[in-house]
Amino acid sequence: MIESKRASILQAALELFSRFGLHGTSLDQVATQADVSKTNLLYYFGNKEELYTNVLRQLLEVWLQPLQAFSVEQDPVEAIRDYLRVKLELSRDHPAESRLFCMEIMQGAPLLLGELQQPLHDLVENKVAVIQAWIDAGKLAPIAPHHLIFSLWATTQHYADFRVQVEAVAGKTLDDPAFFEETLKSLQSLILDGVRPR
Amino acid sequence: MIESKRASILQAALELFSRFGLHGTSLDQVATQADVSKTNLLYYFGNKEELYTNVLRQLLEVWLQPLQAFSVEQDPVEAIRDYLRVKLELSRDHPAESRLFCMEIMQGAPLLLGELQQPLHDLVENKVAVIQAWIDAGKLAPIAPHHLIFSLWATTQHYADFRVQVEAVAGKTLDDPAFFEETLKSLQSLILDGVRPR
DNA sequence: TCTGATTCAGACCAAATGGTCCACATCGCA
DNA sequence: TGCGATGTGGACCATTTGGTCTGAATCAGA
Repeated sequence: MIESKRASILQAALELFSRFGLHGTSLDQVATQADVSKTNLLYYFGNKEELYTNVLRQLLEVWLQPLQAFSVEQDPVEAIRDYLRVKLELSRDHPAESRLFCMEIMQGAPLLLGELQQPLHDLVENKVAVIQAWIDAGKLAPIAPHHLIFSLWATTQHYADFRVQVEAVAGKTLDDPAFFEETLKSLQSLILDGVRPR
Repeated sequence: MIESKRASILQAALELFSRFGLHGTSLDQVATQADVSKTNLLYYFGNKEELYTNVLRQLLEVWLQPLQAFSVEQDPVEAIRDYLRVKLELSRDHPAESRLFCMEIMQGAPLLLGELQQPLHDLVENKVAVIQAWIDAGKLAPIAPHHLIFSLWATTQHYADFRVQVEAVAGKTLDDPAFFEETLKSLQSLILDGVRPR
């Protein structure tokens, strides 16, 4: 019961923060959406910033998970294919997380940078090494590993963060199963083979 | 004189809005940064929202320009190469615009969608046709044009919007000329030829 | 120089909002 | 049953902040 209350507050906060930002969301709104009183909210989370950082921390767990999967033993083509699918599923199923993460990073990650920088750097360095090993083994075209990772992130998260633009332009969102598959195939084909005709 | 004052207010507003969002920025801050009094600011822009929309409108002009360049007569490989360079230069030279645009879209573009939707849709449809013509002519691998456009946007803007993450991971930003060139080459190679070895 | 419009600043106001206080309920347990 | 710890909410407070009001400087033209 108490855990579900904390959880519902966090969920409400995630939704609202990701849409209107930290300063664009009032505790009253969060409390209302979570169906608790503001006082009660402040009982669980001492102040607004604490609520916000809790939302962020919970988000991070989900967020950096998929990249862990990369390992040298895998076939890189398969690994990239899978990674794109998983990230695109995240964009479809957890758009609020994606938006809030984007917002936080864009604002300089004032509350996140401290605890994000080191583990993120380490994780990425690790995966950069994996990608480099694939390249050295001739299993992947020579490309700067960092930029491949950035491109994987950017292209998939775009469909969550720029959802309204995607919808305005393409008329569809990832919630449409056909559009999801079309998007996935397109990204896989683009990242793996590019657009230059062979 | 008066125009320069308006301009300096808009510039200050752009910087602050893009970092802290609409609600995270006070008129006092904008006035201070622009070196005018708050009253004076409100003399030029009737209220906060009007200031914000003016910033957005000014931004849009810069933002959708590059895509105009695409035309059937061009060689697609060159067109894509050039487009990536221009967009990456925008990310380097106008990161505030990039961030604010991103923020506005993420929040559902409440103030922009109305006047953005139609022209954006038309522009993109136009360019989708160009890309499709390239494909039909065998000058480009078959790919869903929308997704190519999204990928071009996403990958280049990533370096502006996720600048602190890029810096945390790669240790450099686009301001470093060598890193800029490395990034550009990587994106060009990725989009054009993919990562699967030939 | 006079005059009216434009440009600017300081004081002020009202609403929103983060956060506190206190009083009351509820529940596990001696 | 009694009692402290855990929850819960209504009233309230202090600060921030968007915006107004009043009045003064400045400037252009007669």
